[in-house]
Amino acid sequence: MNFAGRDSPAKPEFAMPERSLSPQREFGFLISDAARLLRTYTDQRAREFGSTRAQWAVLNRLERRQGMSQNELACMLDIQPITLARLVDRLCEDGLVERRPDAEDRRVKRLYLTPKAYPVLASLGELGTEIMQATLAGLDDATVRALVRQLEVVKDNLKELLQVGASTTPSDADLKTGT
Amino acid sequence: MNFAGRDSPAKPEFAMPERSLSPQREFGFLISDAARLLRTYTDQRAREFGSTRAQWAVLNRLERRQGMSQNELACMLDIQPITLARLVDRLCEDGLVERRPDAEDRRVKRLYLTPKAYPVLASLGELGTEIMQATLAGLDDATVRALVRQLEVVKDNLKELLQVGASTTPSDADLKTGT
DNA sequence: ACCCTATATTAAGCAGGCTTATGAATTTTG
DNA sequence: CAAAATTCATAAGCCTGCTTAATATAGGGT
Repeated sequence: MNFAGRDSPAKPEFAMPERSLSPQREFGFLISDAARLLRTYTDQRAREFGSTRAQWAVLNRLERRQGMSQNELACMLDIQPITLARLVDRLCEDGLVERRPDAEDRRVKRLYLTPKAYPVLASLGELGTEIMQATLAGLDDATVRALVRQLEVVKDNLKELLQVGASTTPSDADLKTGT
Repeated sequence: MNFAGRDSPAKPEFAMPERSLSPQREFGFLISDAARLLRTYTDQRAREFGSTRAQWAVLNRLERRQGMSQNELACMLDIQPITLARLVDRLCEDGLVERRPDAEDRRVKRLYLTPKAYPVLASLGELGTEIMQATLAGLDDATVRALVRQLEVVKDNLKELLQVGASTTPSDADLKTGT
């Protein structure tokens, strides 16, 4: 275990010990890989509609409820406001989304779909169904539902971890930037 | 589909109709979200070791087998060679990895860990165990193992889809390197 | 030998995630 | 009411993925 500091064996080409990770560690690498591949594939396919997976998620949310502030929507998508702002920049340029000022608070901008967005959403919806069917080939419905429940647990755990880390900012938070 | 142009009520804060997606579609969004949160959290935590999740994955592979070409390693990690090249750039700058020329083919560069890499790997290993335990809190061992099996199916499906789509790259270089 | 194709690496440039910081506006507090 | 704190949006800059294309080398066919 504590091979730290040892010099490298350098060339065990003959064999691959492949010390297997714990299932927990394995899950970490797997979920990252699977999500990245899904993103790449979805982006490839969505390009013919001039969209991407991330933009699609934004449109998807707006389809269900328009008029949210950028902050609200970012919260809902679990991304940072600045990340959403740049996505919305592009969606506005493409004429799919509109920023409107709030009547009561001049800081906030509320988001609305333009008519142009609806056909795009329809196309992306079909594409999504097709992609996910191919992605989940070999897993029956009950399995997928169980998967969804378990991933929700994972996501909630992670949101918790990130929130705790953000608020407490333990002692050595600024040992890099000096400030 | 022609509800375009209708104005939104703008503030139905009381309720969220939330027309539910199919479990398949839901899985798509969930796995992306969970993986992104995991990456963000891992990057946050790994920063104190001056590393990131992606760099860590590279070191991890090299720990098991040094002397691979960049191409081989990229294949193994399921990323594009250029993506790996830039990761390796930074790892070399940090003095954790070394590029050595191949004796027989002057195009290829083979990758080796430096002694400095081993303590970092040890620290990251502990961190990984801690993070994944927190991430998977509430899911028992059998469930995690099942998850791993199912995610492997998903990953294989996606690799297939991406390979088929890449018409110009039929390179089925089968490195039988194990994992 | 020579050309032609294939392969390994890298460059250029975009997307989307983050952190950190800033300007404007609102809200809270003294 | 004025000053301070908070909040919304966004700018700047980094990392990691991708695509597309450039470069250098290897190798085969004639």
